[in-house]
Amino acid sequence: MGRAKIEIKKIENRSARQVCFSKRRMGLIKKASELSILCGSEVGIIVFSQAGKAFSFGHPCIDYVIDKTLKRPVQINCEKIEKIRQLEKQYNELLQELENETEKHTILQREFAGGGRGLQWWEEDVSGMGIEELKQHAESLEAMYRVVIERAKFLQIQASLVSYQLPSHFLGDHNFQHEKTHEKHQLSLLVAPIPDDLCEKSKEL
Amino acid sequence: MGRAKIEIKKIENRSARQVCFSKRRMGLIKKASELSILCGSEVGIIVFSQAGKAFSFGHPCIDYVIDKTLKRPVQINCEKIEKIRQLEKQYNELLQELENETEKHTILQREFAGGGRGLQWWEEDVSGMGIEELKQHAESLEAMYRVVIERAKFLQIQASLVSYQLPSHFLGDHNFQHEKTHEKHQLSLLVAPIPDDLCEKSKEL
DNA sequence: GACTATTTATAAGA
DNA sequence: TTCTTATAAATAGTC
Repeated sequence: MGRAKIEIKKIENRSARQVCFSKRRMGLIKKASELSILCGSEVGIIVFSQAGKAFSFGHPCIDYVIDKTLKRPVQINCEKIEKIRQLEKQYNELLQELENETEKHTILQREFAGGGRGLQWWEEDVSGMGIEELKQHAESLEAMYRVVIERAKFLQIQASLVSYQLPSHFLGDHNFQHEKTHEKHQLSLLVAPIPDDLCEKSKEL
Repeated sequence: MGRAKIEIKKIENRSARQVCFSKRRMGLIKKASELSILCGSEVGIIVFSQAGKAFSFGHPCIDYVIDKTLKRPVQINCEKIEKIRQLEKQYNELLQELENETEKHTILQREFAGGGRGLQWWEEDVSGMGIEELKQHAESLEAMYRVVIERAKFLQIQASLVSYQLPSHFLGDHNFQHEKTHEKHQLSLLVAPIPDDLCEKSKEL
């Protein structure tokens, strides 16, 4: 929302970051305020600036919300399990998607036709492909990529169920997943590092 | 932001409220996530649905943010005093604005001209005014209205400084002020109830 | 859960 | 900082 679209990554310029912080902090609190009024729900927000200054918003007040959160019965297992179920579902959906992609994939047909072990389709040499073929190939690779990521998340969280030790009374916590709906044909994704939200999951759960 | 502009007040229809809650909760958490990434700041959000279900977001995680908040050195007085100073400043600015309005006000001149006690300008009979005059009158009244509200806030908070007893470790808390920039010529404001944000202040401080 | 017409938030620039 | 403005993003109403 602005003159130009920006990437969601840390703003390196110090003063630009400060300006953005002020504006967005205000925007965030406005949104929270609206949510609490429109829906009659209790909301608490705490923001620390990089300088360590704290800002908060609460409805009916931040004290109340934190108190209520702290006193909340711990339901780690139920909620964690629910989360796992969701991820599992997501994983299966992606798997289905991958299968669809692969089915459409001309390389796959080639492999069937060639007989013997041969190369897996993703090992195929791309130098001989036409533009449409490359596009299809990229699409299939990306679908596989997403499946792998999703599987990694799933395994990570499943493992955390067993070894969970942090005093987390605060459940339902979820870092927002960016790029939920990224374009299908975005080739750059194939060489991207592991997404932030995945890294965060590992610290968080 | 939608097909129609909506007033920020509780949605009475139950299911509409539920839908709005889901959408806006998601939006809020997305915003929080972006803020934390763009500005590298620590952010925590907790939302309770009316059904009592808790949702949260945290960067690096909600536990951390709450912990940090709880451990924060209490600076009630400093921050409260700072808040008062801000309100005082705001009050003085509004007072100045009122004076400007009043100065421009033709009724005032009329009073000076008439001599004796007479009516205060705001007690003036409006039945004889032309449209422009009414507009000016309304504007002045509104300016006065805002000054009064601001003054009330100020007094309320000042009083709370003395009698403050809640275990509030969480300072910097401020409920967002709606209508910060409401239109100057909005006559309906003159008969509006005390704004929500003022009501909330009284519970909060 | 999707779809879009609109409103709202905000990135840049002054 | 604070204002302005072009543009991106959120979302209210709707199916």
